[in-house]
Amino acid sequence: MKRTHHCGELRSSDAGTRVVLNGWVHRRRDLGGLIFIDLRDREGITQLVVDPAATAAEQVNTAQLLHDEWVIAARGTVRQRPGTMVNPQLATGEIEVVVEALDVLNRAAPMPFHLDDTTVAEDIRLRYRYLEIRRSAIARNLRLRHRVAKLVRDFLDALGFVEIETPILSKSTPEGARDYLVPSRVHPGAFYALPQAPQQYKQLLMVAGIERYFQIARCFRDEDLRADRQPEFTQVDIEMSFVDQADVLSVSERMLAHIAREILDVEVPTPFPRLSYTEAMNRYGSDKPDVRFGLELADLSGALQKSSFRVFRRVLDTGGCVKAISPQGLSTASRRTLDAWAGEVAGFGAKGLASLRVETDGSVGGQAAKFLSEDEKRDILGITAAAPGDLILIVADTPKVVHAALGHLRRVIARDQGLISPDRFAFVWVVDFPLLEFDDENNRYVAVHHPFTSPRIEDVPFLDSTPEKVRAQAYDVVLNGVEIGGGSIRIHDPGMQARMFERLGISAEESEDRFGHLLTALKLGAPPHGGIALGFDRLVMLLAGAESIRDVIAFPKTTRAACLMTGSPAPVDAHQLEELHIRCTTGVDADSQ
RNA sequence: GGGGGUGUAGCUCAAUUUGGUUAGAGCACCGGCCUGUCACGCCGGUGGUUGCGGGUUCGAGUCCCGUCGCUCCCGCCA
Repeated sequence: MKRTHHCGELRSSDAGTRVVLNGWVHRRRDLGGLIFIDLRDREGITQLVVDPAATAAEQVNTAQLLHDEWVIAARGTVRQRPGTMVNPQLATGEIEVVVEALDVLNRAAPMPFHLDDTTVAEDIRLRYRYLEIRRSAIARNLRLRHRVAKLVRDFLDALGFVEIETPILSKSTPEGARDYLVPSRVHPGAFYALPQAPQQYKQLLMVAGIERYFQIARCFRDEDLRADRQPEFTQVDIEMSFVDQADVLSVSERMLAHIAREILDVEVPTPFPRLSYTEAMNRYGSDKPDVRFGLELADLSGALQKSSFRVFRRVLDTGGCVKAISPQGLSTASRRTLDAWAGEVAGFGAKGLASLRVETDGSVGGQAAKFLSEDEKRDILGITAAAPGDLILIVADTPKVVHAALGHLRRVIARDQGLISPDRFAFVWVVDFPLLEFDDENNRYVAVHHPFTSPRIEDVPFLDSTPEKVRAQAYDVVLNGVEIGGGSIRIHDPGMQARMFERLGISAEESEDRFGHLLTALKLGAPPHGGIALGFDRLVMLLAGAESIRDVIAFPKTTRAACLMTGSPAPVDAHQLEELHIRCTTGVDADSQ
């Protein structure tokens, strides 16, 4: 029985048509004589009626055997339902199919969990991921993901971009995230690395004269997971020749606005707002600010420079800062709420959360008021622009801790107070990132973005004297407080690239060993170039309104980087290890060796 | 590596507060009844290593120690 229609498409205008439907038994209601079957396929649900008056006895017997999720084919005639029996909950609710023949294509054992129950423990759903996809929002997300991928391809194709695949078996580089390694059988003791990004390949494609490249590329990073981080994830990787930063930003934001328009029917104005890294940190305490709401940070350091409050004074005397956010109308927040917020900031290293209340008469009360002079209180009111009824929450610490703590707290309060309208999509560019930062642990400078990022030309003179002041031609695109992409204009001058490696403390020998192919290529006619990589999973997650990128990935891994469905990773035969010249020192294999 | 949440029947939960009879309910499953249901209904039944290991106790799902899974966050993620 070949299917003629999907389960979501029949309407009363189809009454009288003979149809064949295929699908899964969504639900069976056996009334003794009459049997109703909700038949489901990926497009919808249609009610079948097995009526002894219209259906052969043998087929009725078959219908009595059916259980949830059996796979069947049914032939019958579409019939308009009598008025009182129309089901307005169902797109096909005005009709039903009177069954004349029924084939069981496959039986199904009882389901291990209720497929419609969204509260089922995640490990059980992951073990039977195909069942979760069958009925949950995941299938809808995967189809959305497909549409976004197609929009990306069509958009970039129209602009002359060429989609090119780059190797998955790649080479380990010393900078960046921990690599996934693949042992080589034919080169004992040597390893491939899975790419953290196709970074070097795409630069080499620019040297190759491709000019406009893109790839929907799988990337691998062996770091600990989060709701928005998987060990393998997908980037929309883009690189262009003969461009400057403005060109890359323009192509990127036009593509993102196009996607928002097509997927969400939302018109996002371009160009997106630009914020410098410094401004983002100062105003939002984050390099990926959620700009859907205010609650910006106010700097109280100047006003409290001479404060007699020892907590603030000590921080300011040792190079720290004191900043505040002032949520409106929360002056009556309970002690319990304040404690909960103090707990939130404690996770970022803040030792406390001081609070002030602006009373209805404009006076300043609250837990920290007694430590402050009248002048200081007046200055704080001026800087924060807090009004009667507002609350002022203050953190004093190193800038890093203050920004992290208040940056987090403003998001928590905005979410709890409903300050975020769910249908807003606020894109923002963060630009002028520092090129380098000092790594205390290794006692050297490391690249904030990556070692191929070009400094701003006017800052190059400071590369040796004050490296942390050099700004990069690097940019991140942020959507609703989630970093969805980043890129840079690359170094195309071999001398500058060598100087960067030197600045990063990578010796000439090591840079030749690790990046020799790139340095050589830069000497052989490399055009100026730059690009961007968009986090495809995160983008689709936000478009889908999902809370984790697991919800937009067909077969995701757990926070321990395991696949509960297939059981990967798993031990392998001693024979396989031997071929690969590998011996395990710990773990499940070690004992047998 | 660190902190939080969580784990009782195939699934979702109750019993844990204050240790005390045979660990209950709904759904699923099995058997029976039912011709207009759409979460169909009604009657009956099966089903438990309370994640795992150890300890305290006359007695542990409940208290203690360890450990494992899932999850959220910090570190980490050029």
